[in-house]
Amino acid sequence: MVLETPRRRRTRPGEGGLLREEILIAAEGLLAGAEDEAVLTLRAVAARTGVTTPAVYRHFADKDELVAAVCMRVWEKLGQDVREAIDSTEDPFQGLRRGAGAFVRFGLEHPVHYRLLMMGPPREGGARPGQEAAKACLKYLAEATRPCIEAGVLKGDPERIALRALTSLHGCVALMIAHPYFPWPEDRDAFCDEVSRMAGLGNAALGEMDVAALTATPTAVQFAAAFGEWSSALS
Amino acid sequence: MVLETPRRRRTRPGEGGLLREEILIAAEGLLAGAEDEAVLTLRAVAARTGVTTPAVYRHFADKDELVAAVCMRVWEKLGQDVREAIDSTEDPFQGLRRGAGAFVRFGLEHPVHYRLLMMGPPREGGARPGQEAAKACLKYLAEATRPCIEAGVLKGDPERIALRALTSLHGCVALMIAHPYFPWPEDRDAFCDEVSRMAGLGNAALGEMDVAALTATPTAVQFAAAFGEWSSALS
DNA sequence: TGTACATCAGTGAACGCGCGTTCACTGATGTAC
DNA sequence: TGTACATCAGTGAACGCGCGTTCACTGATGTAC
Repeated sequence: MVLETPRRRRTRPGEGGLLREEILIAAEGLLAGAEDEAVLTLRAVAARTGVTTPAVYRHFADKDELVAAVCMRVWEKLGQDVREAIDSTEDPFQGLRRGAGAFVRFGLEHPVHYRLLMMGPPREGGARPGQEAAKACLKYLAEATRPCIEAGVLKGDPERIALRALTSLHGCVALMIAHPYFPWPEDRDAFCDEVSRMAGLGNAALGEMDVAALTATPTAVQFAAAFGEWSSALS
Repeated sequence: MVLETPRRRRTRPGEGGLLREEILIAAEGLLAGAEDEAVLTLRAVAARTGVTTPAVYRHFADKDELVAAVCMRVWEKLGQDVREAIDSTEDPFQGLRRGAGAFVRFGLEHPVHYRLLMMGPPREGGARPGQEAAKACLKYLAEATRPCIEAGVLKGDPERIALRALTSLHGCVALMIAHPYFPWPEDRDAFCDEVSRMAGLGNAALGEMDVAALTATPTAVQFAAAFGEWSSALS
């Protein structure tokens, strides 16, 4: 007869980070299979790791620290996806569009991770876990707008342009996640892409872009000409 | 010596809805003063109403039913704000812009109410509380796009246009609420308005609007001309 | 090479907490006589 | 008009639950002799 729950082989000095890693992987796996980030409890994480609950405290000061570490990892993956998508093409406009697509895709494919990152209640302390990683993700998008600005299609502060776009993408993901039974179009992916394009075109229009500059870049010819103010008379 | 906590005067027959109303008001007040919708517990609501916890069960079957009732009320207020803003002008474009502004303002002024409505975890049962009221709110926006379509500035399905716009507005509110320490611009209101205009202009651009139609309506002259496809070559 | 020992990662049991929910009750109210 | 009674909105005490967290412990490991 074998021991039902054999005592875990003690981690050796130098392997200190091993269980920590296992715990984080368990936490992510837990989120992946859930519908609500409330499943992320110390007990559940410990059980999934194959360890007793207090063992987690050997590697994380408290629950907040564990959640923060999970967020960091997820943010980094999200940022990486976005960056790779942007870098997958030479064309700056296609790059932006692909980056936007990667962002939305990540959110829709990992809804509970996305909830944890983006939709939780504001933290008392101030900064949210992974705030820096979030800013890095925004920065990727901002950098990607730069060549579009140089081409004369977008105008203004890159970070502000990126933030306006990110805002739309987030809205698309967040609303779909939180309200799955809303009257969404059948073709969700096409709809998400429309939102990306809407943000891009709208951003261009906001900047009163130089139409003449359109012919200067290859795909920009296909890019919309958009300029002017929407009801600027409104006080 | 007076009784410290005098027994509540019993509600008379016919006044059955009185305490129910008081409970809902207490719940809303609770949310208004909080930072996290987690404050909405039966105990807290009962205490704020000046009643013991089990008394709530006389008026709501369980907590879910109470939360659903609260959501309904909040949705109706939000919808009313949006509708009034839209109806406050004859100009269809200004109407859309004002409606969008009202939506964002409601969210930023009632962040915890907004969280409860829009950002909670998906309900197991399927439909979220107040789903119908939410759809009504979307319908107001869709109706408001109709004259803009007739003017030839927007093109396509009104509901789809409205949904794309709502998506952006929601993203703006949701991201600001959940990430208050993000690098937001100083002029938040101006930024939100930019997002609204971005959505409007982008929607117009998506529809490959008829530029000639612009002169047909008064403020549409100021409305951006926007058309074409953004990198349609991308597979 | 063999033995005694110190280390400390992980264990097992327990804590206090706030939560939603229940249940027998109480006593002010409206009604029947 | 006065009295007995039935109703049922609200009370008070308690329940079981899962949570984060604590603490004394245990026993496999690496090390010193």
